[in-house]
Amino acid sequence: MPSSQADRSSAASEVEGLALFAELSAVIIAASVDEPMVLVRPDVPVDTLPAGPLQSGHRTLEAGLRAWVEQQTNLHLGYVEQLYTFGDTDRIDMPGRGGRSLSIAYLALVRALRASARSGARWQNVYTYLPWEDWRDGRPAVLETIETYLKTWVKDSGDAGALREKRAALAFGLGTDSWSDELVLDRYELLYEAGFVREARRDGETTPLTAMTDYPMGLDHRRILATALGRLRGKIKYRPVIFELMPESFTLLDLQRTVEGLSGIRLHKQNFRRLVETQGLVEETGELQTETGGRPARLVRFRREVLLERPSPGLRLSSTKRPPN
Amino acid sequence: MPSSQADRSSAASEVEGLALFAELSAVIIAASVDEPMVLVRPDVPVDTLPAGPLQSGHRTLEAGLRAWVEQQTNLHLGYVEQLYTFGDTDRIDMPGRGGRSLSIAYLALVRALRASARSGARWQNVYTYLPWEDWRDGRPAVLETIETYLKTWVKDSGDAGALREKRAALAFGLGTDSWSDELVLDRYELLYEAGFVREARRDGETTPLTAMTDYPMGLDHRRILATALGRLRGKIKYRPVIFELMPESFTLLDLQRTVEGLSGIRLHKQNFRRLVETQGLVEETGELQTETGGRPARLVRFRREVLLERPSPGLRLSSTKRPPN
DNA sequence: ACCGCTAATACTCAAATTGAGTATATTCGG
DNA sequence: CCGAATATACTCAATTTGAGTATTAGCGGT
Repeated sequence: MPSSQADRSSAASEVEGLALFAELSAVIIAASVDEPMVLVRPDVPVDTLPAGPLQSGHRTLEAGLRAWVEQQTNLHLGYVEQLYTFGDTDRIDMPGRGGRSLSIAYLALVRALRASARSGARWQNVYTYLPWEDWRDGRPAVLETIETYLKTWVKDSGDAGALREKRAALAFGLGTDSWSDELVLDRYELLYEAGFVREARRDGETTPLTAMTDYPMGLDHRRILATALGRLRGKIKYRPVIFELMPESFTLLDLQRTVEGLSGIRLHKQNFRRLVETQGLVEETGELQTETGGRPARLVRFRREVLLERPSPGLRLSSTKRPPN
Repeated sequence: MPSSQADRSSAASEVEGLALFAELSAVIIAASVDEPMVLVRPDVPVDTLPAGPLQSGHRTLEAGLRAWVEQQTNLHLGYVEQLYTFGDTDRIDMPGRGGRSLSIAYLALVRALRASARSGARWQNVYTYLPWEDWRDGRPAVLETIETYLKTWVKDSGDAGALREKRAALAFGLGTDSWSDELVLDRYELLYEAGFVREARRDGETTPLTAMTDYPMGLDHRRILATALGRLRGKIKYRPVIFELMPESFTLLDLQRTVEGLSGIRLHKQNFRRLVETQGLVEETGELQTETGGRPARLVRFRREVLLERPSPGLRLSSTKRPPN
């Protein structure tokens, strides 16, 4: 389609000299029964996500990502989905490097925690980096600090104050007793804007979080992680992606704990099972898991057929206030 | 964070010579009351989406996109969201051009249909390019052809046949009488794989669609459009994005028709209003619209405050079988 | 002034889904 | 054989849906 390229080519030539650099980065999530884990490469002074530059040999972006991850961590990825492409000059570009960087981020889900020694990648609890997101044992303590901090931020902002206040109230459920598990990115963005997270500071200035054993991440990586967690929390509600994290067979409680870990909230046990069963998401293996401490649990497996039956068989979560499970 | 860059830099240098070219492209949607429209540039022999290369002057990707669109179409964008980054070598790269192309696609929603003459962009009905997606007047006729075509494709595929059959059945609701409005991309991908759409053919080979006044789009643009439509159809169900397309004041039926246009299905009128009202999405302006043909309709406006009240006030659509609205 | 057309708006009702429990069944370790 | 601990089953009221029917208000004629 040559003629359609006419004006584009000329426009392109204006920037033909622009050195463009595209990085493929991966948020790789796995789940021990109780904690969601992310694979990181411990660099000094910060942790970074597995990543590598797009190369001409990569037929597709996803293939390129898989290749890098396999090379860096010796891990073969199953489920992969594109997350977002980051490209703000002030947050992505490395100082000293000419040209322009793009970061194409992917979310990957894997079953086991076979972290590989090659390059020393290791699994870290997701909530290490986003400690305010875990409400399974009640309101996280950091939120006290955050709330105080945000209040100052709202006060110090004159006219914009009213809007900031509402945004903060909505994202963090201030005032109300409600918490939206999916607003991960909104919360991160607020904390970034407010200068609460370390990467929002140009200088080495400390922030309240620094004092609280903050685990910083390189470049935009905490933002990418927040994007991934928010997306995943949303997706488990209408697609059976959670099973990408489960072993071949598991108990319904294992499943519930995994979902709770990712969502950061507790669920109503009886209703959770009802949901899983009526949706036909699992089938019995016939075996029992006896190390439960009580009555043995049936082992089940994911019914892959549902993928070809209904279009959106997810797990609409019904949360519970008290945890009397 | 210099040390964290160590191995990355070396990897990068392997491809420092790779000429990377990033294009920002926009699916700009507007809505006349009855039809969803997309802004295209009529190139010969195909239509293309507004697009331009990422330049060093662009502080953010979104800013770059806005700049290109303003320059090419004289249109100022309001709501903009990133859609997807395409980069498969065989679908994106332009023959004859060395190096590698990325296409970072955005979805934009605008209120009016002020197409601009600059560069001759014009509004086209979205269903011109995806005619099988519009079920408002019953099952679209093209689906007969598609069904026949897909059956042959399934037959000609040996072992993979069973899977293909199920995929097709799920995406197009074959066998059942159900239709999932959000599976736009799945359907497009199937038609692409099956060689039904023109752009799937390397040579000038015709396809059944060619014969049926197909309006082809350049490069990957029909795929991008499908991505956009699917995303939008999903999003109106849990975010009040539809109001980005509505004028300042409108009637509830206007709103319903607009939603129907985008979703491609008919809705139950009474329940639609109930939903809009109980969600508190609109407020009365006090005025009436008298050119209705019957009882005058109240004019309402979007209650922007909801954005700061509830986290996901969308329009869960309840479809209807017959259109006795 | 009133009729009938048309569409807006109001109200109804059964079915399905949800939220929150209580009740019963099975193991295990003494 | 008891009690602790869990799994699994069943219940029930409150909402939320899906699908209608009923009523209201202008308009264009006569």
